[in-house]
Amino acid sequence: MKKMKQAEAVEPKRTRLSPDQRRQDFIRKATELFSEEGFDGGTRELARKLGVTQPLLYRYFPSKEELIREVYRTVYIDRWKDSWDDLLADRSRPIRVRLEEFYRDYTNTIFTREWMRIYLFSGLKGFDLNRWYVGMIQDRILARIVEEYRHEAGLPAQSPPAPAELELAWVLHSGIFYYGIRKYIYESPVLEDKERVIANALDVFLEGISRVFGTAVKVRAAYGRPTAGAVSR
Amino acid sequence: MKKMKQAEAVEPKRTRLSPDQRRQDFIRKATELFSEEGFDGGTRELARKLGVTQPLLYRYFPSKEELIREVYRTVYIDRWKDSWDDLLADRSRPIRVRLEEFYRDYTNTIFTREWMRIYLFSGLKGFDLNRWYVGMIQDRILARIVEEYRHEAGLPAQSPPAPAELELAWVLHSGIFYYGIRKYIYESPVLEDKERVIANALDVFLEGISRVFGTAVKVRAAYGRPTAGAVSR
DNA sequence: CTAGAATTTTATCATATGATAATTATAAGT
DNA sequence: ACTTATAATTATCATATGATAAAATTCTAG
Repeated sequence: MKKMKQAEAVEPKRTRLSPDQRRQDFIRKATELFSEEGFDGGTRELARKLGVTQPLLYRYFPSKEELIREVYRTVYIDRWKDSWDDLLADRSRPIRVRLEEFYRDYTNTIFTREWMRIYLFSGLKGFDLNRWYVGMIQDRILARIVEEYRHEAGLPAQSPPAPAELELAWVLHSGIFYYGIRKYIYESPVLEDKERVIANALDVFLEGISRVFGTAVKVRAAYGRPTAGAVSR
Repeated sequence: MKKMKQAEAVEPKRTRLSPDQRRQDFIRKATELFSEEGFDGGTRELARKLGVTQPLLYRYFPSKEELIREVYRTVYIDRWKDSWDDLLADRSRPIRVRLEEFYRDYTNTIFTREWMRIYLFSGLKGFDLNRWYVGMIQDRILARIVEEYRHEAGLPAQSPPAPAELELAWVLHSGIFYYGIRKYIYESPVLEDKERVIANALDVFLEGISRVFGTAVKVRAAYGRPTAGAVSR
């Protein structure tokens, strides 16, 4: 008796999916895997998570490297909202309100274990992606914040903003960002009321720069070049 | 003729070192290697850097895991300065001066590619070390900053500081810390004048909280527990 | 219902990894 | 100079990895 003819739902051994579907499944599960294990997560474990065999991966991606690239794309680029531009530039509302709404939405978007971990993993790998992302933040978020602040405070427009001003905006942004790292990477206890943390940070920042801007903040040095061999290894 | 008897300094094939010396060499080179490659850096490459063979490692460390622990110890614990306690608590000097000096020294200590990268690698590995370190920062640096600020501002002493106050100090601290990440991890261009960046951040922070402290900052929620399974995997 | 294209599997390779046992060479003590 | 303890080596194992080729199964068009 080789086979017990139990009245089981005869699930086919192979689940055959459309190339598009399968490809997306790979990317989705790879995102899960890589966010936990890093990019050294094995292709076999990935296949196991999908319920398929390992060589199948190579029908959809020429190499693991390519799969990683795709994971990047979906995690970063696809989650970036162009609407943030307009939100921050909407001068019909006070900047305080705009900033609060932006950071609420922004942190809701990126404060996940997946996003945070993959971001750091990729940063450590030295891929260009992080430099690109940092550039995006600086050009499309921080520069705009500085600009909008200057406008609301009645200061002369200055474009592009002075490096020292951008660095100040970085302090605010990083302060909020690192809250996510403490919570989702280190899993340290944090004050759970995120909105409150953001609100306080904004209060201090806006109150603070109103005293410092245009006076203490001088352009003391130009932006430097990348510190070492800039491109990935 | 098997050997050319050139008048070479006959360097012995094996360099025999004292156990202590060799052990320290392993740790030092491992720090270099792991900071670049992550903890998946191979034991063979490590041996190559030392000019010895790979199995030798296992005379000094029972496992690679143990070696990693030692690397942690030297990088973090050994670089922590107890003098920071006194520096921050020295009420004969204004807090602005103390903070500037502290952050100058602190960033000089940790703003290196090695320190920063190993810190993030270990954070992603989920080791307790980062939670421990974050606790150190909070208890011995940030709590003290809040305390000292309250004292200088003539506010009533409050011990321990309210969570929301600590979170505000975290924003400042993280803002400065992330400058290092941008520079040494992402290798993005930054405003090279670090002292200026710190000075501006402190100005904004101190000006800002003078408006916000004791009024807007209320204790709205208690510190939460770690978000997920807290211990390393 | 059958043929054929396409998806998925099985089998396998080459290489790299952490770790152990047995052997060899070095430096110190007498 | 000879012995001896031990630092360092060679040889090797078991396992895991990314990747490829060929065989097998599934779905669909006609």
